[in-house]
Formats: sequence, C-alpha cells, structure tokens
Amino acid sequence: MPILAFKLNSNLFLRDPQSSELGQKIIEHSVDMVDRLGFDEFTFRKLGAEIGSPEASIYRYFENKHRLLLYLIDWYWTWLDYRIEFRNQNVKSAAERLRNCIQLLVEEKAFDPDIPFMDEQKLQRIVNSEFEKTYLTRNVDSDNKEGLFLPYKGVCKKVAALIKEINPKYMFPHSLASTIMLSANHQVYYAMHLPSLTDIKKDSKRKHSELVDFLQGIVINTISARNK
Amino acid sequence: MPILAFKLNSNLFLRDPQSSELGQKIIEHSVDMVDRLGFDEFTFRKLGAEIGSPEASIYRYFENKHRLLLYLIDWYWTWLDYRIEFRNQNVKSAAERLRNCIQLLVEEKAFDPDIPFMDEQKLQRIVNSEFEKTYLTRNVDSDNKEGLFLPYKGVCKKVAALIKEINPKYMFPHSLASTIMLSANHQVYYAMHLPSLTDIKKDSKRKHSELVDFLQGIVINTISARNK
DNA sequence: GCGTTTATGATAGCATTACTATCATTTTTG
DNA sequence: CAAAAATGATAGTAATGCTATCATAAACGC
Repeated sequence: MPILAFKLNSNLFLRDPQSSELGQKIIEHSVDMVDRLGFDEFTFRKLGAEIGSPEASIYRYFENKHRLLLYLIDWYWTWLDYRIEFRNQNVKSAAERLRNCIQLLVEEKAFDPDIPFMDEQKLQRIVNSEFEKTYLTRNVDSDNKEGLFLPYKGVCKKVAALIKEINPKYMFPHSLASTIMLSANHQVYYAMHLPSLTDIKKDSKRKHSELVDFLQGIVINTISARNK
Repeated sequence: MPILAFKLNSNLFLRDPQSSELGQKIIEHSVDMVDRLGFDEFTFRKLGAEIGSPEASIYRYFENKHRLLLYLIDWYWTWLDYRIEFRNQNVKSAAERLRNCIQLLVEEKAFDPDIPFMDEQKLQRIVNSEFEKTYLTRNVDSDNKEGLFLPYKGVCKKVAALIKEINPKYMFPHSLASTIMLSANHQVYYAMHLPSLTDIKKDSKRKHSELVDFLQGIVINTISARNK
C-alpha cells in the first residue's frame, strides 16, 4: 500500500482505483499508455489487453475514458498543490512564494517512489498535451458542477491570491494566474512541436529556467507597474 | 460567387470546397453544426443528413473531419491576418499597431455578407472552444510539415515582430505573442464556463474592453520594463 | 468454517463512428 | 454530342464505446 495517497473527488470514479490491485494497475497502465499513444488513440479495450483484464472490468472503475483522464489530471493538480504548500511553508515574502509557484509549475517532475503506481514524469507529459481536453467538451458545465475541475481551480486561486497579496490593486489576478499556468504548459509543447510559436529552445539546457524567467517577467512587470 | 475568397493551403482538402456549390454547403453547414454540437459530436454522417448528401460525397472534399476543422480554423486566422493588415495600413506607431492587433484578437466578429457561406460569428466561437484540438494530436508534426498551422503562426509572427519593434531587447517575443493569443480565446471561454479562472465577467458590457485592457497590460508592462 | 456478499473473469452483443468501394446518374465542358 | 468530372445511392468493414449476463474466485461477517 502506498505511503502517500490523495483523496480525489469521488465523482471521478465508480470504484476508487486506489483501493485495489486492479484499480492501481488501471492507473499505472493508463498513464503509460496515454503518454505513449495519446489520449485519442487510447481505449479501454487496449488497456484491458495490456493488463490482461476484460474491458468490462475497467468500466467498473471508470464510467468512461474521459473520467479516467480527469482522474489523472486532477491527481496532477492535487499533487502540485501539495508541493506548493510544502515548498512555501515558512516563506514569508509573497514575491518569493509566487516565484516558487512558477518554478514548480514549470519544473520537470521526477518519479516519486512513494506512490509506486503513479509515474509523475509521464503524468506531466500528459498534462502538457491533454489537459485542455478535460474542459473543452460539451459537458464542461455539468462536469464543473460535479467539482471535477476543483484541483486546477485551487492552484489557480492560490496563485491569484499571491498576486493580489503583492498588488491588491491589480484588477485581473485570476486571469493572470490562469494565463501563466496555461502558458507554462503550452510553451513546452510548442518548443517540441511548433517551435516558431516560442522562444524556448527544445534542446537548451537552460530551457526550464528560461521559461521561468519568461513567466516571472510577465507576472512581476504586469502587477508591479505603476498605474499610469 | 463570393466577392472575397481566401486561398488556403491545398493540403487541407482533396477538392477545394470554395469551387462548388456542394463544397460551399459543406463549409456553411459544418460551421453551423460544429458551433451547435461541438466538434466531438459532429460527424460527416450527420452533416450529410443535414445537407441531403451522402456521407461519401463529403469525403471527396475532406479526408476526414480533422482536416475540415483545420480548414475552418485556418480560414479564421487567414481572415484575421487580413483584417490586421487592413487596420494597420498607414499606422506608423508600433505601439498603436500592437494595440490594434490585440483589439482585433478579442473583438467580437460580425457576419460578413461578402462571404455568404461563412458565418464569422459562429467561426469565432468554434475557434474559442476547438482551436487547440487542431494541434493537440499525434499528427502535430506531420500536419505542421504540411503547413497546416501556417495561418496561426503567421499572426503570431506578426505580433511578435511588433513586440520586437517596440523593444528589440526583449527576449521572448514569440512566447509572449502566443501566450496572449491563447489567453484571448481562453479568457472568453472561462468567463462562460469556468468563471473562477478569470476576472472577466460574462455579462459585463465592457467584457471585451476589459479583456483588451488585461492583455494590453501584460504586453506593455512586460516589454517596456526597465531591465533591473 | 460456512454462507454470503463483493470483485473479477469470460464472453457476447449492439449502436455508432470513421472510413472505403462500387456503380449508376447527372452535370459540365471541350 | 461525346467524354470526363461530379454527385447520388447503397453497401460493407474494422474499430469504438459502451451494456448485459453468467460463472468463478476472493473477502468478510458471524
């Protein structure tokens, strides 16, 4: 049994995958497969074949593959939220806490052996290329009512609060927070696939610190501007 | 025959839909249907039923529905590019040209009767909620090689050039351009569906000018910051 | 330890999707 | 007016996204 576990919204699943061996196998292999095949090519049939269980068994855990994706994505943001809290303990300066957030948003994650069935590195790649598919659907509103986007919104709220703390007069803290969060993911994706949309170089060793500088530059200059 | 037409990349289609009545019907009704149903629920079968033509006939124009989406999205960015050129004619100040770009990115579009089979208002809503699906696929790289993202990249390049013109020392003009272009769309979507991620209010009459202020604030403050 | 929930396996089936193929008919055009 | 091109009509096929049923195995309650 894992040392660390996140309690995720129970609307995400029919049966909690963390509670059984099969459930954990479903998570572990779906992370691997979505990373390899992409979410669109990923199917419960293929997943079943890979873990040697019938498709129908997977449907006992997740209503459909979209919920499974939401589960993975929610896991990611819950985990990031946890890491932000951890990192910012006893850090007094709001500016420093904000910088830490940006750092954590961008930072390349490593596999955390505390949670053996979750590969955080693969998960981050999934977030980079599949995240927006969670809410760009006809079910946004009902999914939202069920609280399925709370982990992401939570992190956004946290970043927005820091912005507000640094400059209480700034009018768009949530918009700025969601903008840089999205950009953090997209710039990485662009660097890999659509390089003319970014100045971040795929091969650069400083890639991640460049991206941090870029985002940090936006946030700090935007909120600390003298109101003309 | 339309007065105005855009020449789009011929890799997008098998037969040019602008060249025939059926083709134009395909475009007109797919814009309507994708706007109504969302891209995921949209199928060639349903489209065929709606225009009274067999599914197979549509496949003679477009290889698959993803290409059709790309066609619509490419149309949008080509059209926006054209409008930017038009608006910025004889405008000397780079700052003003940049502001015009942001304005045009955000501005609510109206139906342009010059192109009777293209409803720009619906098209803009499609871009807001479906754009990223064009490149968040396993085919990004091959699609990119075929030049299918050129119109979007073109607008991004134009905005980046203006940023560079205003501050030649700024290190991330393309990243900043793509960030605000993406944000322009997302903030509108958030306002409608995930309001806690934005400060733009759905019902506000000043909604669009608020969003312009937000984006303008980011860009100007970011690039005109004195290098500390 | 025994009976009963509970979870999984095995297999089947079904409507829809995303195409492809064929052939007849209409329209265009050289 | 004949040949070519575009469309219609219809069929078919593999894969997807499920749902249903029944048997078996594991766990759990007393």
